Amino acid sequence: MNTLADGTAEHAHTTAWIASVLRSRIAAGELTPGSKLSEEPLSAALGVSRNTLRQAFSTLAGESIVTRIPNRGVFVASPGVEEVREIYRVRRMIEPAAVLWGDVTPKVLDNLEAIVQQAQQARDSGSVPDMADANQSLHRAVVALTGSTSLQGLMDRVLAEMRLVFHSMSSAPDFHSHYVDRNVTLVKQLRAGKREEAAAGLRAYLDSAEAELLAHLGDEQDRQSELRQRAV
Amino acid sequence: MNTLADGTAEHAHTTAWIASVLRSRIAAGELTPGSKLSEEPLSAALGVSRNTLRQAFSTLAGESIVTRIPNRGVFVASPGVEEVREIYRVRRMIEPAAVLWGDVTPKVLDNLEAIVQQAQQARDSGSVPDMADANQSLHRAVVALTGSTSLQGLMDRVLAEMRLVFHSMSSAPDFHSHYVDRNVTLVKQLRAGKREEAAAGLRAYLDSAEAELLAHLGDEQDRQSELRQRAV
DNA sequence: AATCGAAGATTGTTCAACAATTTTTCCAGA
DNA sequence: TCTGGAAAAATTGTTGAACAATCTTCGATT
Repeated sequence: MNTLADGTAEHAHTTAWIASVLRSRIAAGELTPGSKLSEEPLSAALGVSRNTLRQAFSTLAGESIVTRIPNRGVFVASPGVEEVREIYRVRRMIEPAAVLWGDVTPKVLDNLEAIVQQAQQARDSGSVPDMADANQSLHRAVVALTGSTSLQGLMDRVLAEMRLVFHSMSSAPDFHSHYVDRNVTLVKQLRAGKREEAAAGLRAYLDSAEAELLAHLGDEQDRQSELRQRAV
Repeated sequence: MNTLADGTAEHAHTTAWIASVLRSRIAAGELTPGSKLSEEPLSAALGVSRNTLRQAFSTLAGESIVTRIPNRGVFVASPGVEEVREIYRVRRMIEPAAVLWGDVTPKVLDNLEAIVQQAQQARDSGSVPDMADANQSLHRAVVALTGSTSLQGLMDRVLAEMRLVFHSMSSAPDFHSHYVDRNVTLVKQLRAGKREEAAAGLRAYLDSAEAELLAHLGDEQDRQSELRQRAV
């Protein structure tokens, strides 16, 4: 995927294209949370004008992938405790709602089962990234039950922010392996038509996932402040 | 509200300022759905450069207040049948979810009761706009139960789009009066802690509101195509 | 009257410049 | 040596002009 130094590919909505380039670089962890995106160097590196880069920034800021501080520049968003809480506030509403009131068709159920199978395979082969991907796919698919593009978009934003959270953690322990089984039961419950149970279980899942993530984030911050201390 | 021909008020985040000006003009119905926002005249009228107006457009497009057609310009969004369906898909998920799982405090209940009282007053005095406002306030407050700024933001966008729908209708009959009582019972159920009932009732309310709105929208389109026919 | 093609207008993008603000540098004074 | 703070440098916010690409309009031709 050669993204820079191309120069060509003119006039195909440059601004959206630049936005997508930055988006994937951030998602890939190439641009780490908190790092500054200076206009002049970046525009030069990407081969676009400062002006269009700026417009791409607006797009990404709207997706809260990037935070803009007036007169100080834009930075890759680095979600903290409050952001994680907000993420789970959203998920704890829309995911169970999708389970309770979404349009559960046999086709969708097959899809969900395929995803949990992928997750199981990933766990068996010990690939944490694949497991994370499968997990995100599952929850994305759950929200898709709503049939709403807006809710899907909100969920996508939230999941992108989740990836940022993981990127900002130096040590990324295995959050996902012990949730695979829960996902399996979730799909089983859906298949059985037990929506209330599924929704309740999903809420419990989200609660514990949030708690675990927040705990680890606290440790992380402690470690960082420790380092800071040591640096003095 | 003198918005243009001011010239001063320099350097206070012009782009955001312009975006908010356009946003309120559209919300007020000054700029009607479907009307084109040409860059050169508008930038001249607002006293800003075409470039910053353009950036403001990006913001508003992100809020789907405005739709951007490549190489053809930006237009005030004019939501149709599909958009209304999407609006209610969203509302039918997040409002009942907020009722079921939101944080219902006595303070919030008082607030909700104050709002339904306003709605009743508006109905008694026959003020349809006030009733519409109170109705929107109520549903906004319901979503606030989630405590999530993202969901609140999504709801705000949705309600803004609702206003556009109403603005795009030549005849705006009284949608709201026969929903006031339903809102009253909703708050009563919340006060009584009967969340499941409240959520179910709310979903029924949203279903019928959507149906009614879609029916009227269909009539509207029929009328318009009739006019178009007559013009030929 | 319908079709095709050439002006004309509008949007998308870039460049260069300047004002406003932040950050850095550096020096005087304690 | 350390601190305070003013000057200098760097960066962001905004503007205006310019040009390519695309859409629109209008007229010429058949």
